Amino acid sequence: MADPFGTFEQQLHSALATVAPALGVHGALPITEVPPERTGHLAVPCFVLAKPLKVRPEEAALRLQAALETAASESRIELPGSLSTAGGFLNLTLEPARLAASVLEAVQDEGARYGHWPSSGTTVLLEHTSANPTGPFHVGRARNPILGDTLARVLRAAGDIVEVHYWVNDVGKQVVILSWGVEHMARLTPSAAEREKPDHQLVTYYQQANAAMETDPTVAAAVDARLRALESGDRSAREAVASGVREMLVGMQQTLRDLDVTIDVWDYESSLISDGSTKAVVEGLSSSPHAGVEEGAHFLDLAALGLGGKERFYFTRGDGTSLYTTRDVAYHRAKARKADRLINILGEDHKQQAAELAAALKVLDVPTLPESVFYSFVALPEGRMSTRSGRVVFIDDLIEESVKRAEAEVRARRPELSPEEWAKISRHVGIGALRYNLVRVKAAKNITFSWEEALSFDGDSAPFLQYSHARCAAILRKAAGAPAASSVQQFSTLTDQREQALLWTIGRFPSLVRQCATTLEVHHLPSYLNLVATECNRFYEHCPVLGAPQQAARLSLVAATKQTLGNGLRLLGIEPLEQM
RNA sequence: GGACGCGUGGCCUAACGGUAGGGCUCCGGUCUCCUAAGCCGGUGGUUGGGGGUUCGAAUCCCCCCGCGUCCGCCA
Repeated sequence: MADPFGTFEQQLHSALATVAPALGVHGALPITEVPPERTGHLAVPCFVLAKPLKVRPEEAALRLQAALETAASESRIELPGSLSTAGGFLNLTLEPARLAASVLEAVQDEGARYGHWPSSGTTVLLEHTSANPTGPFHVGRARNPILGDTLARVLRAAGDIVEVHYWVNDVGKQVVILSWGVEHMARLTPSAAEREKPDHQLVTYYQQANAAMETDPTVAAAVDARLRALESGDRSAREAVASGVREMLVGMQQTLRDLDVTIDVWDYESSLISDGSTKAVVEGLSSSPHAGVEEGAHFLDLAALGLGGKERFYFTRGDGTSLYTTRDVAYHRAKARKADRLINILGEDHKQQAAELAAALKVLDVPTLPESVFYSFVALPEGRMSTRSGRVVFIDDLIEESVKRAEAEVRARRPELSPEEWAKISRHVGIGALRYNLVRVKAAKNITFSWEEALSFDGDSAPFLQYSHARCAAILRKAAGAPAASSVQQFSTLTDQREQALLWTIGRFPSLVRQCATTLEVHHLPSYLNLVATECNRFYEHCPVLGAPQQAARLSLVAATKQTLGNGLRLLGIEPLEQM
């Protein structure tokens, strides 16, 4: 496992630890990267040193520098570069050849594994998306599958053993309405849907059934009757509902495939009723000292459990039947038995519910509580998306439009390519652009949808990264197997500021991956890769490779850059392209 | 009304408590040379407002304002 950044950081850490006692410093000094200006690679703030030493921060930095340099000259520590001070900071600038060798050897050794950590042994059950099977995915909640799928990839890279689950809501009123609509409306009118996909076909029946229910009491009665039949275990009701859900999921799964989102396991809510686990939850919660009953309905006293806001968490109706929340508790209790860690990707509308769920799980002494990643909705300028009001943008439409625009670009730029190549490139560019745009912003941030932004192909975008990757590929193709650098002496020719900047950035990839996994924040990844691509383009512009005296070393750098961009893009679920 | 989250140049956005970086737009350069979806330069900021903690606050605490979400024996 190679981690150039971590290795250099460790060296500096241990050097500081060796020298600290002589300076009268107790705890370890913090180390921070220095992004702006070219003051160095690693910085040590010396402000905390100033007080005990009774000197100004600048002076403290100078003393620390002197102590380190003395120790280095006496071979008590090893410094991988040179020291300088600026303000109250002590800066370490890595020795260029050392940086180049460390980074390039790491990438050469690990290839497609660069940035991936050894197994942690931790099993993670990651649940995401879990949208109700009542209609096509719309953009409002589109961050869910993208965040979830990206996080799954990142956690795996960080060494976790991840299983991705989707919880299908196949009980309750909504799916009953769907099944009723499919049976009764489909016969009457042809679907108004523009797409052949089953989810688009079926949602029209669902909408018609909803409308019919409002105007026709007999429809509402029929739906209620079926709901009761379903809950009492009636076989034909169950089959009718299951068939509607099945067909709807066929269409929804196609969209996930289009986005390159992978679900490992499909869990069905109905199974939690049939296997008795929901009933067990009711019994378990009822016996809690915090449980109460009112008119037959059971609840937990949330205030007594230390939760503000809502007073009661109901887990049965007055007639004793279970609620969605009850099944949610049963589901998480079951999941907790299957993994060391549970992670859920949830819309911000689930925040309160997640807290109540956790409280209920604690009452049941479930040892593993779910960790939640909340995201804000993608709204339209005129407000929140809603399928019923027709104020929606479907993900399928967004994909189609994005790929279409990408194809227009590719055809214009690369008229010599074949139609097959056009199709392949535009598909990966179009879908990549969408995925990128949905993960580049911190999950908690509100997003207002705009076609212009969603379909941006330049600047901070997937095509920008893919383009840099393709440029690297072009150079390597033309080099046609010319030897790459392998000796430190060759690496030492990479002294240009763009080369050094690129090397340093590439060397931070493994630690960046781990940071994303630790914080469960994937937006750092696009931000980082954008920096790699930017520095790659600067290098490309100012440092000719083919035919240059330092060709071998530069080829190594190009290969390492391509590898890092490619590995990073794959973590984002975006296809790295050899040409575009 | 209460709870949780968000508020960074015209627009979008990043930043373990450590010198506010990017992108889009706009203006000016740049393809006989490895792909110009690029590169180089420029305009534009008292990080919603006010207090506090700290050597140091976009970041932590308090108050206010604006936006989002939730507050069902629905899912």
